Amino acid sequence: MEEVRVRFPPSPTGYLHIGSARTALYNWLFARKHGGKLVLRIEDTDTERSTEVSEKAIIDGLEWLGIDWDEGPYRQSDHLDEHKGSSGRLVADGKAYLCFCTKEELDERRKAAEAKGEMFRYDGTCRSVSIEEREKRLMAGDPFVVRFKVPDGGGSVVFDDVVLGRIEVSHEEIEDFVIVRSNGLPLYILSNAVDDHRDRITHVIRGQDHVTNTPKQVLLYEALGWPLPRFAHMSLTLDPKKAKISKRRHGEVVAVEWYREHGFLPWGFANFIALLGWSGGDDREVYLSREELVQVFTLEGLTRANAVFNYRKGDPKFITDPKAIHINGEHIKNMPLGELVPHARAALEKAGMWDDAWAGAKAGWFEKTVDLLRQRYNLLTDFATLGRPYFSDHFEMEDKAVKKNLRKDAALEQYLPMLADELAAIEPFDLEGTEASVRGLAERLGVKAGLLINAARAAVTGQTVGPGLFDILVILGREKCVVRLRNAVGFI
RNA sequence: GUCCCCAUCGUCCAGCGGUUAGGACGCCGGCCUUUCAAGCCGGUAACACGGGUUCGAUUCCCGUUGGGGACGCCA
Repeated sequence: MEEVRVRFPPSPTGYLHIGSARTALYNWLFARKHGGKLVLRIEDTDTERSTEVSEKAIIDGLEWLGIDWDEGPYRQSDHLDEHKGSSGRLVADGKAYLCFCTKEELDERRKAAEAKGEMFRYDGTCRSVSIEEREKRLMAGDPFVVRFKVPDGGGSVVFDDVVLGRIEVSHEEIEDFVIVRSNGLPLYILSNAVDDHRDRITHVIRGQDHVTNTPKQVLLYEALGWPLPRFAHMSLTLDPKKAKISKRRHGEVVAVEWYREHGFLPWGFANFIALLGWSGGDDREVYLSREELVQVFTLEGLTRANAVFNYRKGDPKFITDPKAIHINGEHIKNMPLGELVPHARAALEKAGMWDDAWAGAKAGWFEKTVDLLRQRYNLLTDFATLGRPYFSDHFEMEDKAVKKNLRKDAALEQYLPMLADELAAIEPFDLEGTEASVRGLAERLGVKAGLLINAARAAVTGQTVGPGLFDILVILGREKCVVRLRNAVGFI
């Protein structure tokens, strides 16, 4: 069987956004699934807009997501001669022709057509330019573009799309499209096809925004005598108002970079992205490892209908699609602890809360703490925000915790120091010991254990939520607990 | 406007002629009572409409409506 070869050809004109990342991911998945190759090709022929900064941003994004490629990055601009050569061949074969119509007059005709509510389509005026006239105008230095000569007659272009099925477009619907600009530079429609052929691409997996130029490229392949790759046009990702997502309209949330900054695990985010327009055919949604997804991935699982990226701007609770947050949480909760620890460390480092001892003498403690906390966290940043009381002595006493749990009973002013004294003395300071101590004190005091438990949680973490109190006490250790319990009196 | 594509809960998906139309997120409620932004349990909520085909349509066909995409000497 022929080797599967796919490609991801970003144009370096921005950052890596969700839609592109999804395209890259599906291509990567497909290549891995079939033991094929993924080619990264930078389509930088739009010199006006291409930038190196953008190229780097895109590559960084791919690397962060763990999408690696087998060949490249190639660069479209390195093959200009080849693109021009193909165009020359087409002209020589009479399958393309020189068009001397100027952009200005075409624009005018286009505008006129639009005014009448019609669509302008090039009428083939220059098809009839004689060889003599052509030479004359060439000698005169008249500017020209190269146009592909779409077959006349009642024929049509047909291709079978892996996700959309058979698509047929009649020749009449396709104008004689430009393949080389008047400045001599080839256009995407040509370059892209030439590059795909040279790179021996077997499957073109791209967004549905490309379906309309597929017939044109099919015509190009046929005219050049090249075998057709398989086409798979994946659905697009829209915003809740059904508009294509873009940085301009939606801001940073559509950039992959944003997710790295906001506590997403690379693969947790990739897992979410994969689900936007694809399903394994069952109800499974969480794929903790790349291998698991690779195994079940098929092009047939791609959805035909566009997917809405459910982001509500300005929602304080959900900074992005709630499902993205949930899936990330599933990964944090269930991934191998050893894989999570470095991510938790990075989050703390970024917040300036990291202590080198946690990678040395206290490595065991750090792991245990991460393991304890991850059960209720969804984002890596939670370790530095919600987790602050566990890693630092400088944390806020939440208003809610003070009011609800510390000021619940004025007597707590006496109880908390009493508890501190108890905990200072018990031996050993473990789960059983601390629990016996707290419950014992409550009993002697004649109060519900919950009163002391919730007050103690508020005292040592400043929060109303968190792990079970005795887990917290043991993780924090005797000294911190005693000190915080005593300090809490000041808040009552 | 023209061409192409699409159409199941608010959102993401399952379904591929006969199902009480399933799961997930979100939302609501309950349990746990050592809290919850944790966990468990439950609830809410969908086949766009109209014609066919068929014993039987969410499923197949046609149309309508709705949505999206493309219509550049951008990629």
